[in-house]
Amino acid sequence: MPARVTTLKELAASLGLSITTVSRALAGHQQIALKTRERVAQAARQAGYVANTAARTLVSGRSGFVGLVLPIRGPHLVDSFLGEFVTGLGEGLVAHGADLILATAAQDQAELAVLRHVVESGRADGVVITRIAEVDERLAYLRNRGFPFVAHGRLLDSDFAYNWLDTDGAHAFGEAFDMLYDLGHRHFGLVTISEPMTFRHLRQDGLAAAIARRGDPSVRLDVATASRFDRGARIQAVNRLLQGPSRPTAIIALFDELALTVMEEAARTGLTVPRDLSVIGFDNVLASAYAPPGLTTFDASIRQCAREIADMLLTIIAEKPAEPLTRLIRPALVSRASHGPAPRTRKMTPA
Amino acid sequence: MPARVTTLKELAASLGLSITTVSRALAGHQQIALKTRERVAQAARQAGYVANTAARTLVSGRSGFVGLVLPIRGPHLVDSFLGEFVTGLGEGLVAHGADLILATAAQDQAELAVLRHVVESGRADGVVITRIAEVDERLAYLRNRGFPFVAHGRLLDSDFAYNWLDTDGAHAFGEAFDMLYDLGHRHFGLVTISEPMTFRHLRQDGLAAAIARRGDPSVRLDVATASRFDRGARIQAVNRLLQGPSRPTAIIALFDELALTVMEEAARTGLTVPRDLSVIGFDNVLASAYAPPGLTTFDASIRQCAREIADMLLTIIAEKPAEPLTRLIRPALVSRASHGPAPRTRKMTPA
DNA sequence: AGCAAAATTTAAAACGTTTGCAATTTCGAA
DNA sequence: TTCGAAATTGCAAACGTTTTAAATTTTGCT
Repeated sequence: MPARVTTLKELAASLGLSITTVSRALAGHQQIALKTRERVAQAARQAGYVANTAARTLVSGRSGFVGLVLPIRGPHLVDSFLGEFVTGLGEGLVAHGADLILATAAQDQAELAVLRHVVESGRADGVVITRIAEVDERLAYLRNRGFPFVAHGRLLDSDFAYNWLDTDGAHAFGEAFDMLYDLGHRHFGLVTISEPMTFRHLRQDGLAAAIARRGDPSVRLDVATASRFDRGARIQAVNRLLQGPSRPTAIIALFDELALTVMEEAARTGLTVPRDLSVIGFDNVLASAYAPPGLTTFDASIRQCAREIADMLLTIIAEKPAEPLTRLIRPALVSRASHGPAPRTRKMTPA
Repeated sequence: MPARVTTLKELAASLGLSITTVSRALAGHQQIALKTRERVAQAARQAGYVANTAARTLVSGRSGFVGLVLPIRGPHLVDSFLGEFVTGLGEGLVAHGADLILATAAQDQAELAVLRHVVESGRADGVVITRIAEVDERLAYLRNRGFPFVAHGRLLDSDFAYNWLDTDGAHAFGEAFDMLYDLGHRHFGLVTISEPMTFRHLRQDGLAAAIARRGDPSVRLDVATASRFDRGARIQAVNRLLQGPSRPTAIIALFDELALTVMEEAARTGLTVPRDLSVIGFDNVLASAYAPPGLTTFDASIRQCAREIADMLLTIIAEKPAEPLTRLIRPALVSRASHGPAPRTRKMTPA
């Protein structure tokens, strides 16, 4: 078994070369004789030498890490978003030899403070931020700081440009409306959340725009709002829609979790999906395939998006492009069995 | 807006103190006058000073990171394991100010090589390894290297002790058998995988032990095996169990994904769960709650386990306990609607 | 053989922090 | 006052690497 070589100094000594030469040889500099480069590479491989990250980072100013702040959420992690996102980032990063660092923000701790810490400590060369809020201090901070970042999601309007990748929720919601309209639906319901996330507005606006495009005054839209994290309130909101004197024939939910609640409540109150009610979600979470009769939804392909975000960020770090990079991904309709033609006769909700 | 203070040197200069004093003051050393400590803390806070991680790591030998190697899996990430695991680790780490680094192993790249790189580069003070294989070179490497680690899962037998946390799959499978036996089932099916993971043996052995404990010769167990990653083969294996001349009245699946396949295939071939067939899974993935009629399974509470793993690892790093830490978590039965009394009359499979 | 240019190697500084040891200041008692 | 001890602060080395600038060796020509 080979002697444990931990440092460049030891490796250099064992080769009878200077630290400088070994360092350069390993980095593949042309100025080092080919024969020497090979000899060094061979010795390093055999000794299992790996350069110390801290030392390299300290002198080069590059850590080779990309940061992601992980907000601790409630006890029920109901989707695979994080897993897919992280996997996608990993895939994107590994191609360039970069790694991911995940800094956790404790529940009471502002996410901004953790982000700041990651940036100021030099742990990462760039960061990814997700779940963009209407007024997002992270964006302002990173922008002021001039620190490389890519946002997953967008601001509604901003007086500055930045790098982002977003799924085109507006387009998806327009598509959902058009499809349902063509199936004869005229009375729509929208289940949405009260949290100030921008994706909510983007999707709602896309729906409103699609409605406006039709110019059909008989189209009606009822909106029910609840907190994202309060399951009880969500169920209540859904039932406000379902139990009114006149009930929508089609409900579009801001995301699958809400759509699944709609389907559960519909079933509980004796409605059959899609005969009595069409439901469309967004995200294509795993459960949407299993929840009967199968939820029609949009696939945002989180993993693929994350991979592209990683690519974008590495490009930004390496090349500092003058123009910001932006990318709008059109989500794909996943047509399952939760939507269908509008019912002919308006049935009242069963008592 | 305060001048940007990036280094200790600048902060010290602005305070008229030496670097040493400021460093010690920030570290809270008693030998520095309280008044000075307060003055320094105030200035640091106001300037937003954060110590450079690379420099600190280099000199102290501690990075404050815990590593996890992320194997890239197939295109379909069907569960929320990674997300929950990472969230749990984050929760456990944040309490001690540690962060997580995720190193991705490209598909063709051996996970061991990536692990080695993480360890040898000094990026992490300890690592977590998951999905323990029957013969696991990672364990041997870390052990030889004397590097702090915690395994999520166990070897079947080993000639050395190490730190691990595992869910007691053997107990769960015994419990599942006992419950089904008491419901009158005598003919069992087991759907398992061909991959050499230890958890497979632990669970199967638990089942075998429970069967042996009953000492009832009328108990019969059919086993179907398929690759974890080949959906077609999995479906075939399930159907071998379902379509035989005499079919089990209860099927236990190694994990939920297989159990869901059983339920799908049962429904497809006209069997009603749980009237004709009881099905029990393991993991309690999200979809198991939605897949009709609701899968009875065991909840391994990945998130909680991960949090404990983080705690264990930080303890190991800080205190280097002489005895290895081990922890066996008993998974909780999640009783849904996929199991019931054994059918009275043996129905043949419908043609 | 001798010399300039090219090729190859090296010494030393720098990155920003922690820390052993020494220097300085403060303070109470003689 | 003055002295010694205690309290407080500072110098300088060290961590392991990259990189600038300079030194050394080799090569090609005459």
